[in-house]
Amino acid sequence: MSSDKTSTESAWLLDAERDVQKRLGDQAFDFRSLDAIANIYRAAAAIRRRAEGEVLAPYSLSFGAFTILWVLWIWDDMETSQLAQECNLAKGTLTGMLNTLEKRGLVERHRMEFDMRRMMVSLTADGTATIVEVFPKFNAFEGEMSAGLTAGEKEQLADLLRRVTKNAT
Amino acid sequence: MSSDKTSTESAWLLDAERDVQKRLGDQAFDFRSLDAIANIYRAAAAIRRRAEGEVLAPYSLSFGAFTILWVLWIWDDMETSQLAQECNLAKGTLTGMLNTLEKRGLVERHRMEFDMRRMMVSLTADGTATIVEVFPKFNAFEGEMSAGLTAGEKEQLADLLRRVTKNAT
DNA sequence: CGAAAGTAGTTCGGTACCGAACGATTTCGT
DNA sequence: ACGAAATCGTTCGGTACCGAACTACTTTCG
Repeated sequence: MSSDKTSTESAWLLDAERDVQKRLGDQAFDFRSLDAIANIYRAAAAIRRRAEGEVLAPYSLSFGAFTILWVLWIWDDMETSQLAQECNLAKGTLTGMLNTLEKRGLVERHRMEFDMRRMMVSLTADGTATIVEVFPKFNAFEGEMSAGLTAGEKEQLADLLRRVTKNAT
Repeated sequence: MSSDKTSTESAWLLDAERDVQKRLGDQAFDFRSLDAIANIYRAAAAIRRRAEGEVLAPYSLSFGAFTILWVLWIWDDMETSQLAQECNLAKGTLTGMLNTLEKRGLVERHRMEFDMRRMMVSLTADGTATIVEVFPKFNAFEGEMSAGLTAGEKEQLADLLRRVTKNAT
């Protein structure tokens, strides 16, 4: 199926597979899964670094901070716990990041009257202006990162990743 | 092609797409790329958390530390700079992690005689024993994370991700 | 040969991120 | 109705991670 890689790539892969098998002796080992899962992390790290360095740095936004703004922009406002989940962050982490975003005047927090434990987070006007300006650049960047993939391949990639994420959650 | 998702998933996706487009007004926006790229990060974060919590925690290894041991195991020994690249780490980060691994007696560093700037890193006997014990569990975990994907889909996933990574590097 | 440029690794300052323990608030069980 | 259990956000201690400045060594070339 997808074995039409460049010769160097497939050679490297076979080498690696053979090397690993050598270390493992006769123990069974699932190379397909390793290759799939390991590459997720590789791609994520590379994308994150590039995004922070090229797209987000001019706005002094970390990848996580950008995600927070983005989610709030789409959903108008959101409770902290839900926001943490949506942004893939531990709630303790989110507290700190919201503090810095709040200090910078990009988001605001309001306790909910009918339940004083809960906190509603929303964008300020500045926050909205920021994400409106940054998002198109970020989206263009996402296009660059997936350049060379057809629309169908992008859908397939997203679909496969969603299934993996479901397994992992 | 891969539009055979569950009704809830595709509904959510369409919702999100419509919402985003609403914010953007008439500005162009590349939803396919966003969906593909965003899911990479989601999957990576979920996998990393699960791996650290379930597989690595008993051995007090972080995801990065595990990767270092793994790479050294496969390649016998390696220079610091090469190792950093292979593990997706900044070289400054690697220094710190090697310090802790060295303190724990899992790796050792040796300057190279013919070039005293360079440093060769390798596993100790303890380090080898550790990775030999941990890797099969980790590999099984990778199998769980990619459960439900056929061998062909795993290859396809790895292939698509490699192409993205190439764009990002 | 010897100064300048290059290269490998470390140090340093700062943020991100996690998980566990905590305090405040609401809900539930009887 | 009121103490116990659940829930929400914050705090806290610790690691991971980055990029930029720095140190030590090597190579280059005038």
